[in-house]
Amino acid sequence: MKTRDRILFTSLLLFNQEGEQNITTVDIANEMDISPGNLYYHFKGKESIIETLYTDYDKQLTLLLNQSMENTLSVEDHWLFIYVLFEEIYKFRFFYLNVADIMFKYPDVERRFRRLLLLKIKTIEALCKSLLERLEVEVDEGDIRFLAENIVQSMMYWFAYQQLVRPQEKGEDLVHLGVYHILSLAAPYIGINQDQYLAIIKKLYKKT
Amino acid sequence: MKTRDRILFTSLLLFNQEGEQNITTVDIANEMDISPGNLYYHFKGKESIIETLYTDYDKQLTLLLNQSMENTLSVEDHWLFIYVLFEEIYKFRFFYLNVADIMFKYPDVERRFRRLLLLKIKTIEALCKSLLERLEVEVDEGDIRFLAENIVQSMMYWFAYQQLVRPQEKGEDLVHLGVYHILSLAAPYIGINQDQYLAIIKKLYKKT
DNA sequence: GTCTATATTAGGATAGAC
DNA sequence: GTCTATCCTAATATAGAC
Repeated sequence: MKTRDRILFTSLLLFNQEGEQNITTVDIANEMDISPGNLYYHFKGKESIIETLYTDYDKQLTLLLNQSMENTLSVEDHWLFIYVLFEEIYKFRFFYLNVADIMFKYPDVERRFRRLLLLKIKTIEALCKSLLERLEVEVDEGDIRFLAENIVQSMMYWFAYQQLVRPQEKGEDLVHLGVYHILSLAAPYIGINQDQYLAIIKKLYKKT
Repeated sequence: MKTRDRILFTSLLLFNQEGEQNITTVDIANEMDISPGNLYYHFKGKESIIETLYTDYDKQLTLLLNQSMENTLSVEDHWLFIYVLFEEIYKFRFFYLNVADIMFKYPDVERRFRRLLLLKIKTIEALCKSLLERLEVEVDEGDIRFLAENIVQSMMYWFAYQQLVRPQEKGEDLVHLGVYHILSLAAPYIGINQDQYLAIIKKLYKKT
């Protein structure tokens, strides 16, 4: 692994663990056993590292969102899509642990993050619609829009909130819990008795 | 107004406007047209200001939460309570715009914030239960717990999220939108439609 | 590419005069 | 209580040797 890539890898790791504002360029260099000077040979500075990481994230997520729009999904695939989306967010969770601060410090990231957020809302809205159609449930347009934005908002702050109320819980489990949470949000619209796996998910939610 | 109180007032104003991490002790002093040295005469430092502000917030919110537990509320008062709760959070919104960072930097605030969060969940759960009883709707215990935690989570990040998707929107309106959002979360359980909760909102406007 | 050494700056904080 | 002047520290960043 080239030094440049190791810097990105280590930065992401530390940012996710400790929060972006608590990690300095020196911390990153120390963790990798290289000199700060070396780090500055590869990147102009911390801002440049953050922007490179964001570009990776944006690219991956945009691809994922657009894919889901193009294909017709089975009922199960809707669930899978949410799962993959959560995992992607988890990988880059440091952006979500202090959104306001990151947006303030890196205006270029802010611009692109906003754009991605609108795409997310649009995609989730389409997803909800297609799911309800498949299940042959009639729901008002306004309710769908509300549900979609509610899902996006919940996803956005999921890890920040869980870190506060369940600090001991490990990442994998938080992703699972997150998916259950989203399905529970949709449950009252779908009608709980209609689908058996929703009942299973609900049981799992109570269990945890 | 005494200097000490002006410091608290100005700090809260600036923190809410710009975010806690973007405001220095010198910024606060400049805004008030006093010297930084003077500020340090009244407070040991920034941490001490934050903790005093948090104490105010904690006291007011705890009082509010406990009041609602003691009294039997009318259906309308349930919504009024949510409204007042939102307003209180709005007043001290800077704690919520970068929760993770504040908790990291001020461990004493973290401890108390966690305690308050649990009390909030407990109270909202009781509130949901009492509302559903009054409306004579039968809902599963697990669903109530889910709804309550969902409401608390939505409230918690409401202003952070709105700042991102609707940056131009003004405070007053965001509070109203927030209450509307919570009503919508409860709607599928309560079994009311949009027209009905719009009517509730209208009544609330008049009352406040 | 990588190191060591050092410069720069900003934020937090104190001492002592008034 | 308030001011001016100053210090300390941590984080960012650069220069120049190897």
